[in-house]
Amino acid sequence: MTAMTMLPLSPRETARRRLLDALRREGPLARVEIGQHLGMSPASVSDLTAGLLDEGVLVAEEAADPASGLIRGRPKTRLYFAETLGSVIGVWTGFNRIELRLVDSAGRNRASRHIERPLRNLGAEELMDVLAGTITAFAQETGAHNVKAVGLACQGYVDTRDGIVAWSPVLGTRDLPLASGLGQRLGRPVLIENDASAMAFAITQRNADLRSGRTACLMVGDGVGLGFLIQGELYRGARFGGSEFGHVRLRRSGPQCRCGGRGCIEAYLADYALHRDAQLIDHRPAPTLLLPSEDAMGSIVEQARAGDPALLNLFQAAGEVLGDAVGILIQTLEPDHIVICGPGTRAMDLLRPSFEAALASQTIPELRALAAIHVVESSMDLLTEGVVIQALRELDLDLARLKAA
Amino acid sequence: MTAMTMLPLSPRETARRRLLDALRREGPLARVEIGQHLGMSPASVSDLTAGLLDEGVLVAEEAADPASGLIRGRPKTRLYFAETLGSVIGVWTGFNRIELRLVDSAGRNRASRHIERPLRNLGAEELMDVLAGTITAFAQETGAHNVKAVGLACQGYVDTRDGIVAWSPVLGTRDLPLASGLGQRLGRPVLIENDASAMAFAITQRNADLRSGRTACLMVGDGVGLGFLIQGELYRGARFGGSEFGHVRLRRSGPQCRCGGRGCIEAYLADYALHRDAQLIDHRPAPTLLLPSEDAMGSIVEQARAGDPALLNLFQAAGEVLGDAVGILIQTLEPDHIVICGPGTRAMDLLRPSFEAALASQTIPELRALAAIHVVESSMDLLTEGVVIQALRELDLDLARLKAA
DNA sequence: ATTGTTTTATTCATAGATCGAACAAATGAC
DNA sequence: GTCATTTGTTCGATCTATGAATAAAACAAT
Repeated sequence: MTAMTMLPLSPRETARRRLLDALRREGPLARVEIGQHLGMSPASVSDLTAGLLDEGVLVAEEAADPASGLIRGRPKTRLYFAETLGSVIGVWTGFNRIELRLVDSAGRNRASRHIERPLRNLGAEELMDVLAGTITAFAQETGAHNVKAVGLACQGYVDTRDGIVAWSPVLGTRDLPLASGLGQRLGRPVLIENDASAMAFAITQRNADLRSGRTACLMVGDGVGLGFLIQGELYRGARFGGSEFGHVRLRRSGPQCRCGGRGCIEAYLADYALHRDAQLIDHRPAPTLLLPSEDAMGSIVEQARAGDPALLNLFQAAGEVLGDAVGILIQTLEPDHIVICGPGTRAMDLLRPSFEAALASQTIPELRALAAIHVVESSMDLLTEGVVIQALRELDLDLARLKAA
Repeated sequence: MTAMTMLPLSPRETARRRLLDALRREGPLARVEIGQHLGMSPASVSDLTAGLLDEGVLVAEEAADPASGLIRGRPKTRLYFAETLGSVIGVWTGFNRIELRLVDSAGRNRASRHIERPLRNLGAEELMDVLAGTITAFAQETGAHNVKAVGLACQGYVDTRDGIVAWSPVLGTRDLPLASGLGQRLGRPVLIENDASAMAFAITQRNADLRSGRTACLMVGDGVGLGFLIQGELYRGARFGGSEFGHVRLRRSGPQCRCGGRGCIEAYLADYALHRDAQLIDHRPAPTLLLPSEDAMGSIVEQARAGDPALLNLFQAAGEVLGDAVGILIQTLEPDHIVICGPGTRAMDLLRPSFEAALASQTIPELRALAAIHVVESSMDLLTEGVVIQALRELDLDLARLKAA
């Protein structure tokens, strides 16, 4: 797995991928059930699964279904991922935090952890050393055996095919070949992805509705990012990155953003922005762009709910920006679904009045009605989940190609 | 052809469509050449063309190549569309103008015309009567024989699959079943499309580069619209429409827009907006939202070029809005290509300084560098050309299906 | 116990699409 | 007239997916 394979897949590879995706989403399935999920004939499913069982990717579940009393015919034999395929580590790097997660080959969580560590001022080599060290330590401490790949999600414009971070507000450097650099240090393949895209992917894996049509997932958290999916596939821009929607400038001379600009969507909505502006109200000392703790954010939200007028203003302005942002998405992309997700949804009650007013004031009602707006409360966990699933999918493909070669 | 077929195409249908598309774009081609264009084996091309020749869709060109002196082997026999297949009429309806074009089955222009006619205040039935009358008169006057279909492009959110104008700033009504209504009156199938999408399609048909990757075509003319293509295929939003990017609100309390809102991109850049604001400068009587003539626009541009400060301010503000708009597109979609097209490009020299400054001030340089910006000077002609090609493509499919049934 | 019913899974022959290779066709070069 | 060269067709092989027949594995009924 060198970064992500973007080659067009053969029909067989497409079918295999769809089958394994269905198993990861739904858990163990019998062959008939797979056929129903994928709209595929039993004959084709048998053919595909025979290959996968042969290669050791899948195993048949033990019968062990004594309570099946009332079912008549031949019992189902469910298929699932073999335990022996090894594990995958998913990582998220933020401005000053690293989240880690270890999963087995089926994507089931085995361990997770997060550590605080400022990364912004590290050089390229130093940064990759720190990341590699952190990942290796995590693997040892959790007793991870047979780690087959590492998936890493981070902010910025990530060339997922070539494994290069073209630009990031989090890292100081540009055009950083992060996948190969980390891959060398860890001795295993590394896949990198934009963090909002990773979360969007995880969310759409959990909800079948969101995998049909066009779904725009606006992630509000450490930063603001957009993951956009068409028919369940992540949209990729030039150089195979996602979107930097969070750095669209909405106000000509708004607050400072991590990207160096002013008035970006993120500069109003991100945790660091709300925390900084809350500090400014209290005339606290040095406001920073660091990601505040969940506790700190929680207390700001509590104070606002309790009626603090200055904080309410802050959330009111943020909600307005969120409404403007969603309005732009609706008028530009006319998605079937808009998902507002990420830790920032914790304050959705505070954002909602001004959000809805701003949205209504600038979108054409007939068009606004076409997009269903979902609020999905989700924590940073979903970031590592998303990138881990993607790494597993790449491993699936590699296994098949290994076999073919 | 009931509106547009959005059903997934069979492999055969996809191959046929690609073949016929290549012929329309490139003109008559020999079978080997088709194979090279499509990356297809000679055997497959022979197979496909045999069917198309049999059905009478294609005919072989007369040899008649006496000047071929220096070529060695068996001469090519070029294939092209049969003349007997009939013709197609393409229509564009603006705020107060109708453009018409008659083409043969290969898409070659046979006649074109435009008439001034305010459409805004007509009821649904009246509007369709006027359009049907205009089209019928045009067909008669040009001696159009065997008109197989009509393609119509208009502003607004057009459900291309079902043939419904969900919303339009030009028409008074909403959810207008324009394709079926016109189809009944004309006794022929009618395909409708958003006008910016139609122009984007026409432009990408002419330039192979723009058909790979993601291309955002911003059309500036009677209004402002966006046609967005991914790998040469038009992006479709919910309900199979395109984008209403022109009605993204950029300034909170900007000038009045045709959509009823304020500060939309269109309200600064569209011909009607520039013309209105120019009239306001001169304290002329009633400023209107009508589309001015090309002469009127030309004289405004000339006065500005001559140094009229108030007009220069107008174009400076418009250029800034254009820069903001392109900036949003870059940060949101990271397209490989951005095309600025439409009659509005006539003033590109006046717009460019503030356009580039605004673009630079709000986009991340590394990301801005990923998108190639093209200015394509194009008139309203390309609108009807785009929709006519689409109608012809639908007819191609219908022919095949007719044969299959 | 035996037979039938029901559901699951496999096998096999078939169909559609594409392609490589061999072959046929049409011309200029010599 | 023969050869070289390029175009176009035919044929068999491969790959993919499917319907139909068949086998397998259970429960139900007698």
